[in-house]
Amino acid sequence: MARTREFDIDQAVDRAMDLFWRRGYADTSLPDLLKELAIGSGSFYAAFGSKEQLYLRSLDRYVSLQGRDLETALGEGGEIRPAVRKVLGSLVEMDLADPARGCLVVNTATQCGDQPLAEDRVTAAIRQVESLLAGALERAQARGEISSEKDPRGLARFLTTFIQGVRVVGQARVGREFVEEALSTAMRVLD
Amino acid sequence: MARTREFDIDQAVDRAMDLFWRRGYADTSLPDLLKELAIGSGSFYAAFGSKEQLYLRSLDRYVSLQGRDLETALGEGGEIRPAVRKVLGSLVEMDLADPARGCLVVNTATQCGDQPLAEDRVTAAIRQVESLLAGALERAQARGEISSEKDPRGLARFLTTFIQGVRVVGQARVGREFVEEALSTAMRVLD
DNA sequence: TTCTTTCTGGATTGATCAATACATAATGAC
DNA sequence: GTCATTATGTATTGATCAATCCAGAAAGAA
Repeated sequence: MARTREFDIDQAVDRAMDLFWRRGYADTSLPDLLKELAIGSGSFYAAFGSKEQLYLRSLDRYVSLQGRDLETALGEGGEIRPAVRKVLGSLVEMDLADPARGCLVVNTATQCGDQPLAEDRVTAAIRQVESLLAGALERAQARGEISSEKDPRGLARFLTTFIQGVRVVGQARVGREFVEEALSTAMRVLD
Repeated sequence: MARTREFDIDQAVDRAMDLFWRRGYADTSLPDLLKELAIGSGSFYAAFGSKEQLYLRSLDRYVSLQGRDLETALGEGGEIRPAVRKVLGSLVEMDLADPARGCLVVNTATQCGDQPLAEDRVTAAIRQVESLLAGALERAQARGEISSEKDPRGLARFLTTFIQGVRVVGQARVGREFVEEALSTAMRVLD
C-alpha cells in the first residue's frame, strides 16, 4: 500500500477559498497558496491538478456554503420580510467588517471574463439565489404575507439583482448609512 | 526643441480603457497594451509612467464618460420615471451585447482589493452616480412627479445600488428576461 | 524484511511579466 | 547647418509565474 496523505483535502480547499476570496485569482500566487496550505508543490499538484482547478473547487465550496446559509435564513418558518431584511443586513455587516472580500461569486464574475467553467458556476450561483428566494416568497404568498397580485419570481429576481449590488457597493466603502438607506428603500417592493 | 510625439495621448487612453475594460487589469499584459496602442515600450513609459498609472487614467476617463452620459440622460427635462427606466434598460442592452465587459468601476472594485488609489476612484464613482440621481429625483419631486413623502436621497442610494447589481447580473448570462423582470420590479419603488 | 505504491517538498524548468537601457531619429531654436 | 532635447523601438534586465522533476520518506502487503 501507499503512503497516506498528511493533510486534509477539504480543510485545504476551505483555506484556499478564503485566500482566493481575500486576494482574487490573479493576485494569489502558487507560493502564496503553498504557504497558506502548508504543503509542497508536489502535494499540491497531486491533490488539485492546477491552480485553476483548485479555484473552481473553492468556488464550488463557497456557493455550497452560501446556499446553505441562505436556505437556513429563509426556511426557518418565520415571516418573509424580517427574514429577507436579516439576509440583506448580514451582507452589509460582512462588507463593513471586511470590505476587501466582497462576494467570491461577484469577484469571479467580474474577473474571469472568458473562462467558461467559471462563467457556468457564476450563472448557477445566481440562479440558486433566485430559486431559494422565489421558493420562500411563494410560501409567504401562500401564507398571505405577500399580496396575491405580486409575482414571486419577479420579486426574487429583483432581490437577487439587488443583493449583487449590495456586495459591490459594500466594497466601495461608501459607509453604512448609504447601504442601509438603499436597503430600507429596497424592502418597500415587498409591500 | 525636441522631437514631437507621434501618437495622440487621449486616443491612446481611450484604447487602453477599452482593453482594460474587456480583459481586466491582470489579464492585460504590457505587450498587449503596446500592440493595442501601436507604440513601443519607450514611448509607453515616457507617456504614462507605468501600467498602473495608465489604468488609473483609463478609469478616470471611464468615470468621466459614464458621468456625462448619465447626466445627459437625467437632465433632458423629461419625466424622471421614463428617464430612469431608459438608463437601466440601456445598461441591460450593453450587458447583453457584450457580457464580458461589464462595468469598469465594478470590475475595479472587485479586482483591486487593496489599491488605495483605485479604491478612492471607485468610491467617488459611486458617489457621482448617487449625486446625479439624487439631483434628478429632487427636481422631479419639485415638479410633482414623485410624492413629497419620499426621500430622494434614499431613492438615489437604492437605485445606485441596484444599478451595480444589474451590471453584475448582466455578466452572469442569466438572460434578458431575468434582468428585465428585476428592472420592472425595481421601478416600483418610484411609485 | 522486502516490495510496490503513493505522498512529500526542494530544486528546477521555460515562459512571461513589468520595467529599463540605449542607440537612433526627429524636431525647432539658434 | 549645428545643437540640445525629446520621442522611438529594440534588446535586455531581474523577478516572478505556474508547473514539472525527482530523490527520499512513509505506508501496508507479502
